[in-house]
Amino acid sequence: MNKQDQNKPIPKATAKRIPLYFRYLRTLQESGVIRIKSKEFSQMIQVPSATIRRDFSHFGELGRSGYGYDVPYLIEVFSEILSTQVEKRIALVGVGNLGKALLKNNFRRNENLTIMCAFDSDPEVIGTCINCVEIKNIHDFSEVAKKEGITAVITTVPSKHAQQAIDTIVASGITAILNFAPDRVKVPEHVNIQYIDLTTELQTLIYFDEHVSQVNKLGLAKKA
Amino acid sequence: MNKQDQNKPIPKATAKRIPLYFRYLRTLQESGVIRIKSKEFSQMIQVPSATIRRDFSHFGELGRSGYGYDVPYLIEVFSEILSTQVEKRIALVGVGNLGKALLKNNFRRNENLTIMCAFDSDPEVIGTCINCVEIKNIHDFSEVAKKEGITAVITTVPSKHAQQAIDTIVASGITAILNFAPDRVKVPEHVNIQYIDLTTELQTLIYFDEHVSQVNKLGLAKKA
DNA sequence: CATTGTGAACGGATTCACAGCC
DNA sequence: GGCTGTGAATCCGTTCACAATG
Repeated sequence: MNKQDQNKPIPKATAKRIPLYFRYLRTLQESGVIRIKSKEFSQMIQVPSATIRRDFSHFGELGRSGYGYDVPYLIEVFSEILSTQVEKRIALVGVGNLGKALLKNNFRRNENLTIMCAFDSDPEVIGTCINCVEIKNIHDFSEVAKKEGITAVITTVPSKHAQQAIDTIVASGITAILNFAPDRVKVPEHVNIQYIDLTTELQTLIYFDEHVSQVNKLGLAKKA
Repeated sequence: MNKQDQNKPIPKATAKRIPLYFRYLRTLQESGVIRIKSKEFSQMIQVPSATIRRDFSHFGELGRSGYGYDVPYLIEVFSEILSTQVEKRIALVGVGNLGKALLKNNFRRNENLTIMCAFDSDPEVIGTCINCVEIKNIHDFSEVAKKEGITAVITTVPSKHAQQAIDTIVASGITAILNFAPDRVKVPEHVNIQYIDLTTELQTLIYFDEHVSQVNKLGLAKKA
């Protein structure tokens, strides 16, 4: 039905921008905006207009020449791409400071992502509830995850025990993992694992700030 | 002294891997490993050996043919690149669930990153302490940030107030910002802003899992 | 002899620039 | 006229493969 079903695979870089597109399109709709041009959208989300057009083109001819794009229609398309009709049921493994914070937030707005269940190995926290989610024993992961129909897992387990926790998760058949521990873990080829590491992000940011864009800082007034 | 000071700029992609390299080199050193070959290192950090050699080469001829790399020397070099001798003083703006969690963790080990001060606009939390850090009023940001010698700022302010908070931060002369709110904010050209958005990360991960690597899942047994 | 450092080939993503279309 | 969709050019990073080197 859509292009990505038929033939060409969506470029990775494009795929990464889809959630951004989707969120802003919804914001536009809430503001009553009914049509948008790639140039306008570009300013809003700070992605070059050519990139936006190229990205959109992968999903068919979504726009109209001399007019722009129809916002409700785009939302329909991207909603299907992200399959936002289907609730994505998430499990959280590791209920420390960060895990607790994620549980309390339990996802902004209605992106249809929900943390259904949480796990830890610490008897102190097992059995307690946070934001109406009961913390279960990691040993019961597989059973509970199956019952709850879990799609993806977030892990906030400290590096030392991350591999062990992730082995358990992988053994249960889960193939999508978002890992907040910085150390690389071994997973089978078919498992998708994504790392988020605050320390690394900060160090990289500071490195850029000190080295890469030093030039701009000295010659402050450019065309800004 | 080093190559990056003299002439060629370090590729962005390389720069992003530096913190990863550094962390693993330290792990090696702690285990008493004194030399490492690019192939071995590759297996450990899951980055191709050719990429590692290429990356390293940007900082000079760090290795020896037929031998490998000297771990202590590499650490010395990368330590200087990341200037880890100098303590990086961080400010946190927005002390909600996530902000609190970050304050409680206040950075793993001795990467020489420290959250020195935290800010919010909620009178309920202003004046309270978390992990020995007193929460200050955002109105005093500029003054405090200068006094504390802040290098970079982490913001966990909700989207609605993110722009305003970041304007305050930018006005104080800060040029490195790590923003957990997903909406794009306007900043002057010389300011480096990095976004971390959990929802986007998860959606992208699930999208890949469902679409991009579908093929692998069906033909499970490859050469693994 | 084993491994680095690197030219050269490759491939993916971005950007340009414009033909085609509304 | 104004904007999309897209060939073509370009940029950037990765990978290959091997000459140089201790």
